[in-house]
Amino acid sequence: MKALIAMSGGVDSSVAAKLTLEKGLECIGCTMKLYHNEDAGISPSRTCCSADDVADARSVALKLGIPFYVFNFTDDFKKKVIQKFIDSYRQGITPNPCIDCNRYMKFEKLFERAAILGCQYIVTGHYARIEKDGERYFLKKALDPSKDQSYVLYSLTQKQLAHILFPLGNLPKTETRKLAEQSGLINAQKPDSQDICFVPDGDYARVIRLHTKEPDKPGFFVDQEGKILGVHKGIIHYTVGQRKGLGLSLPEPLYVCRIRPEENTVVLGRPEDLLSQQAWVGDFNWILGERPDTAIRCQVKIRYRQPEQWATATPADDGTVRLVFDTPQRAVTPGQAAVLYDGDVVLGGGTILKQSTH
RNA sequence: UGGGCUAUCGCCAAGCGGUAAGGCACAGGACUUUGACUCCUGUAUGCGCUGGUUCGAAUCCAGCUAGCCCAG
Repeated sequence: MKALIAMSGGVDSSVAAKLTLEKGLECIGCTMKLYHNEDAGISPSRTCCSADDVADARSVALKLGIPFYVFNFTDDFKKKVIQKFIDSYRQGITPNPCIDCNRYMKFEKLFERAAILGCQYIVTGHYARIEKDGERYFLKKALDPSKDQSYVLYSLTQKQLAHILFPLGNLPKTETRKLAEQSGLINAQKPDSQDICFVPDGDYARVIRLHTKEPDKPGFFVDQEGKILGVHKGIIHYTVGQRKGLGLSLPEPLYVCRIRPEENTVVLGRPEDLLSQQAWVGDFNWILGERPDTAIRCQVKIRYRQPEQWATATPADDGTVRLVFDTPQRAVTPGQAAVLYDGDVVLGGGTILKQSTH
C-alpha cells in the first residue's frame, strides 16, 4: 500500500509522515507549492516562509528516507483560492481560504497526483479522525479538542474519506512534538502556523489590492437607522463582528453588523444588534452522502475556534440548510462555514449565505 | 461692538486648591492553520496663552487669544 503524505514543512505533517511509515505503508512525501512570492506581495528574491518550509519538508523526508516531490499548484491555487478570496471580500462576505485550500488543493488536486503515483492514500497532519462503520465513513473530531480541525474538513466526501489517513487524530499536540523531538526532526519546535499563508504580514487588504490593481473605495459607516457615522476605507477592510480598526471614536465601541456592497456602506451597531436567531447555509455537503428528510437537532460551529451551539437544521429542496439556533448567535458571518455535529461526528457543513435576527 | 458661556490626550469626558479618572481611537502582545471577537499592556511632567494669589492651582484672580450663544 502506498501513501502520499502532504508535508507542509511543519511539525504536524512531519510526524504524520513518520507515523504512516511506521505503520508499514510505502510513503511518498510531497509539498504543494501554492503561490509565488509576487502573489503575496513579497520580494521574489526573498526566501520567505514558503521556500524555507519546502526545505524543512524535504529535510524531514530525507531523514525518514522517503521520496519527496514538490507539486506546482500555483495556477489552481490562484484560481480556486486566492481569486475566490478576493471576490468574496469585494462582495462584502468573509471567506475562509483554508477551507477552500483543503477542498480544492489537498483533497482534489493532490488526489489526482496520488492516483498518478499509484497511492491509495492521502495523508495529512490534520487533527481529526475517520472511522469506518460498515460501508460508511465518519469524520470525527480529534481526540484533543483544543486542536480539533474537523471544522475545516466538512467538504470531504465518502469517496475521499475512504482514501484519507489522519494519523494525528488521536494525539495531543504535546505528544506530536514529543514524537518529532524523539525522531530528531528539524521542525520539532517550529511554531504552529497561523494567518493566511499567502498573506504573510496579515494585511490581506494589501494582497487584494495587489491583485485587483484597484484603489480602495471609501464609503459611509451608517448606524442601524441609516444615519452616517463616518467614512470607511472600503468594504474589503471589514467583516461582520469587527470592532477594531474602524477609526471612529464614539462614546461606546461599535461593531460591524452588516456590509452592503450595493451601497458601499458598512452598517454599525451595538453588541445586541449582532445577534441572529437564524442562518441559511448553502453549498452544503452531507458527509454521509445523503440529505436528511426532516429537520434534525445538532450542534453547529459557525466559525473556527468557537464552541458548537445547539440548533435545529432544516434541509431544503434547493440544497440549502436553514439553521435555527437555540440561543441567538453573535456575528453570524456570511462566507464563513457552518459545520454541523452530532457529538464528535461531523454531519456536514456549508457556507453561510445570510442571517436573520429573528 | 455690548452681555453671557466654554476652553483638560486624536475624539468624548471626569476633576471644583493638594499633586491629571474613564470611555472611544491608536500601538504592542497573548490567543489562532481564515477573517473577526476576547484578553493583557502602553499612551497628557501637563490641563488655550501670560502673569498673579498660595506651602501647594487644571482647579482662585487679572489680562490676552479662540470658539459658541444671545443682543445687534
